[in-house]
Amino acid sequence: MATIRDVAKLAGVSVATVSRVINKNGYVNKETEQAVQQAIKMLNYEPNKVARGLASKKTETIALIMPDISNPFFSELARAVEDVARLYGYTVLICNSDNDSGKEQTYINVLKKRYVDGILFATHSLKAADISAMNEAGIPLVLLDRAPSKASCYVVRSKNYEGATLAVRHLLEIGCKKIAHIYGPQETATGKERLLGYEDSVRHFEWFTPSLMVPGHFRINGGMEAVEHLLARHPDVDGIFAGNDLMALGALKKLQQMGLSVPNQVALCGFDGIELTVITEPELTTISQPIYDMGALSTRLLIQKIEGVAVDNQIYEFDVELIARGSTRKDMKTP
Amino acid sequence: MATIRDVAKLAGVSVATVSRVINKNGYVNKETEQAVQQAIKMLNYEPNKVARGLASKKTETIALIMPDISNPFFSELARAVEDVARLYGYTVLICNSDNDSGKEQTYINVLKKRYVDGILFATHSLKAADISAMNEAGIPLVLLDRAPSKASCYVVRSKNYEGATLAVRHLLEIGCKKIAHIYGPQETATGKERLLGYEDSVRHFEWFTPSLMVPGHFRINGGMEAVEHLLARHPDVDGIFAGNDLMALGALKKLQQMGLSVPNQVALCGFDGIELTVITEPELTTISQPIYDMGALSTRLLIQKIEGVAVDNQIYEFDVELIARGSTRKDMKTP
DNA sequence: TCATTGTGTGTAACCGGTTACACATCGGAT
DNA sequence: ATCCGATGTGTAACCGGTTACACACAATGA
Repeated sequence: MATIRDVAKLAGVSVATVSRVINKNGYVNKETEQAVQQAIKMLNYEPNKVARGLASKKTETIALIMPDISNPFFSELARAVEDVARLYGYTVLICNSDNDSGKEQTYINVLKKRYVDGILFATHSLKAADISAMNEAGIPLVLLDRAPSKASCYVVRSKNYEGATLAVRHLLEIGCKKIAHIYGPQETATGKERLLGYEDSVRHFEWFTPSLMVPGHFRINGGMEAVEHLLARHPDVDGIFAGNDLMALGALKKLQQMGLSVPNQVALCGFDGIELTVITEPELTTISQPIYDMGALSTRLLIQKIEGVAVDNQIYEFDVELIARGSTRKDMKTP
Repeated sequence: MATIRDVAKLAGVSVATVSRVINKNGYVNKETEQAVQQAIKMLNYEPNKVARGLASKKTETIALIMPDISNPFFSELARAVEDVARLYGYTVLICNSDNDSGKEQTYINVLKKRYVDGILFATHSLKAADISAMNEAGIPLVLLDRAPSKASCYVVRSKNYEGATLAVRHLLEIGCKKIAHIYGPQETATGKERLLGYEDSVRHFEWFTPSLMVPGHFRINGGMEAVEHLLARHPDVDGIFAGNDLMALGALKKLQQMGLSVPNQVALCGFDGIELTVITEPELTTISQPIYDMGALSTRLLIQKIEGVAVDNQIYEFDVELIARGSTRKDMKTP
């Protein structure tokens, strides 16, 4: 591979001039530029990213730290992140934290040593102190799905609370008389806000009781177990709002296994809008967040921050949308 | 951040000695080593990966090129890759090729400029010529799921042909009288071998006819459409072998929408063993490949090749396994 | 006419590591 | 006594870029 010095020699100029041509900064005579471009073509020269990284401390690399790429939510997100990153010439490193803050710290450490330009956090174990630390270290940060008290970095999220109220309202509208909630980890903003949204929407009903809220850990299995506990205690539940789609999928499956008809005996609504919600029969009603758009926007924000482009807002909040499908579409013919 | 020169100064030695201590190569006096270690602790020194990359042309980074990370098969694979890579101190770059060889070439180009140590290919648009080119460029390669004629690189795959015969035999055993196949892209080894396995297993039956084989493009929608065409033409099909799980999920859904009972009217078997096969009701029978293990082994092989460890075999072929579940478990009570 | 500013280019230091090579010391074999 | 290999360490070049700074020259304005 040709180096910048080869190009300089061939073009009969200094490496500084070549560098100026490549980076389009500083003064370069039109004709000199032509000559350099010629030489570049001739030698098929392309700047070495590693050398550039060392010299400039910019590697055009961003990292995506998330709990687990094999979770469909995060793989959809990752896809968006990579698409946008590629568009801007950036490369994406993936990091699975399993929500383990130890792993996360290890990653951050490694990423620093690699001069990663910025980090996208889609995980909740990051402490406010960590954020300040990263700020001081000068590493741009974008958080997904959580807003630290002092937003010293960009945050991209969606309206979890409102989404939860939407879900409950929808279940009420289709005639549910007793609605339960399967909630996610309360360490996460998403889990917490959706639970709160549910609670605030139903606490005034006389049928409401705290045991209608059961944990499901944002996982398929969690959803299945939750349904089991729930129906043992409240056989008359006729509507379930699950805090995410994976739990809803688990719930659906368990309900079907128990011989209960969804939606006629129990209606079901999830949250997130992952693609898999359409593979079940009935399809899953869900409160959809624009996952791809969220990933894309986060990446765009991160890159703008990296490249020093001023961005006014700090928090971007996406609207959520009820997508009513089979799991809440009561069939009037066979009640 | 401290540099190697800071450490050298503090320890009262030269940078070469510090480097020797860090890399454990060359002769270093025990006491000198102690002193250097002390200094390293004191300064909290950690070698800069970028500088090291430039000097040694080794970046401890591998890339995973695949069609689409948001496909569950690949996200499970990616998880395995990252797990193993982390274990060995490597970092993983993700690249979505969408099976577009242009994109792939662009990636390869960028990856070279970044001194990526090795590439894991889980995509089929790579030509034999490309492989030779990479070999000449000295970039270790591991291919997933395809064996080029001249295996000038490691290949990790599973027994697709055998798996297909397994699937057909199973469907026959549970009593299917007319079995169709939804096949994947014939540019892929997986798609081709599974189709061949099916064909060889059924061609001698008098009910067999080529129109029992319909394309599904390895996608959910493809599976749905395939079922539609299939049943329009062959209403008497009572068993379907889908070339991958996504198509099987699509098929299952379409069958249920059409009011057909799975497995009683039509039995269904997929291929891959992705986790999502358990979320449906009935659960999907599938020919399972050890996706995680395949990703893990590929990564281990790649790293061994990068680090110059001799590995004898060139092709690693995994066994597949029939996982019989609800979609082929005929219920005798309600025929 | 002279200072000033804008344009154009080269030299060399620097980023933070690795490593070839030179050199010194020491114990053991001949 | 001499030679040799093993051990131990430092100097400086090198990886391939970026960029501060110096310098040259032309045009401009006072």
